[in-house]
Amino acid sequence: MSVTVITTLGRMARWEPDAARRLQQAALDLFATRGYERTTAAQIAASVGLTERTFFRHFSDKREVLFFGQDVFVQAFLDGVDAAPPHASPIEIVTCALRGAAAQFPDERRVHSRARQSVIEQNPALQERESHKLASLATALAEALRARGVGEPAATLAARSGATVFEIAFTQWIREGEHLSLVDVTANVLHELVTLTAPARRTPAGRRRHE
Amino acid sequence: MSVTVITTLGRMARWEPDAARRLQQAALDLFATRGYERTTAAQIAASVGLTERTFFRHFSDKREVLFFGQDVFVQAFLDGVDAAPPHASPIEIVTCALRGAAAQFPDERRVHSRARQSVIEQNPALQERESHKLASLATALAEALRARGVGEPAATLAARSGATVFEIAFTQWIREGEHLSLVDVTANVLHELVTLTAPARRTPAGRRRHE
DNA sequence: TGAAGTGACGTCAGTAACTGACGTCAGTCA
DNA sequence: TGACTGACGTCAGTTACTGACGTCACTTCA
Repeated sequence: MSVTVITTLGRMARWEPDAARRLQQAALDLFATRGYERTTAAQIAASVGLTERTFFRHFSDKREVLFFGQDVFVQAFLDGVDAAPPHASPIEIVTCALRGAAAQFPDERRVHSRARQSVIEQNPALQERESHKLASLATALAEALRARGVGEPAATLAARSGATVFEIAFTQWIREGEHLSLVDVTANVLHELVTLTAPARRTPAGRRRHE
Repeated sequence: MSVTVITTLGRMARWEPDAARRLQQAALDLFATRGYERTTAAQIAASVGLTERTFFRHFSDKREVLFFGQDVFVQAFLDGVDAAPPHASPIEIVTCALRGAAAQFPDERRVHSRARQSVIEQNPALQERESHKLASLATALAEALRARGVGEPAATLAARSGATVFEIAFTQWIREGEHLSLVDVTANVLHELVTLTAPARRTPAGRRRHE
């Protein structure tokens, strides 16, 4: 079967373009309405006029359709590392990376991010994939730190801490009623981490702060 | 089909006992020799005289067979939290938790842990499961901290940091030639984390320490 | 201009990871 | 003794994938 499409320029194209993005959008919609497990890859594909086989040509996994395009976000992290000043300490480098990554999420993306996260939260298989993506991000970050001369285990430690801070900040940023930008939330959480691990002075850091 | 078994007491039993553990051992062996993807659940089951269906009665997943029994390890973490003194700070509580968990791995377990980890490292699907287990551990830890009055995001931050420290320490403990106990390695990595996030004094902490 | 790619898709057949329904039978307990 | 239970087997079915191969609009280059 072939589908002939008239593009905006009036020229003929054999296939409607942007298949991956269309599949992704359809998947998110279907997952949100019918649930992740109750929607098959074939259904997603059919809903945008494609076949199951084509779905799996674009995504290695059924789950992966929800994580399409994360590379640019990881790259923002890495670019942030490169943007850090030459003699910056590991935390300073991570601070730069976090700023770069957080900037990728302007407030307009909140609604979409919230919808996506809500789907993920409702399915263990998707949570698993997300955990792994976060771990991969930390691994990439650690390598970038090592490339800048940071030793082990400092590099891995700093990288994972950065990923953790981002995750917590993101969760908070998505919350209904949150008004701060992701960049600001991230900075706050990072500061919280520093005070948390700082040797105790007089206040028992982090205890009962929100009660 | 039924298999009659003569136990050590000489009495008849319908099934050979300890099916889950036998399946687990067989799975580890087969994964190590033939590879994870090239061994089916049916093969594992057949190798200990059971059927595929029974395999999936014991393990929700093919992957899960490698993570059987982790609950006692998570519990050791939680017990460590309970064992912490009443007014301990979040990091102090986490320190106790780490000690409790690390104590679960005496040096005799090194060889087995190494073999298991080697299988996991060779397969993305297993790595994914491991990432998720670590994340779940952190979630459980965070809840235990919250139950002790630690607020957010301090609880989540401390919990994830603890999980990260454990992971790094475990990786190092497993390495060929490592002679320290897991308890000691864990303490070292935790100390490294504290110095890493400490505001810089004169030495840029963590840089070029291992070169 | 036309012949030889190329890329994005469809079709078909197959494997393996699960799942539900149901049957079996030694051991247990009333 | 008889009802019940728990751990297993059997069978049939669904869905997530994978490999092989065919199709055809579009591109490239002689």
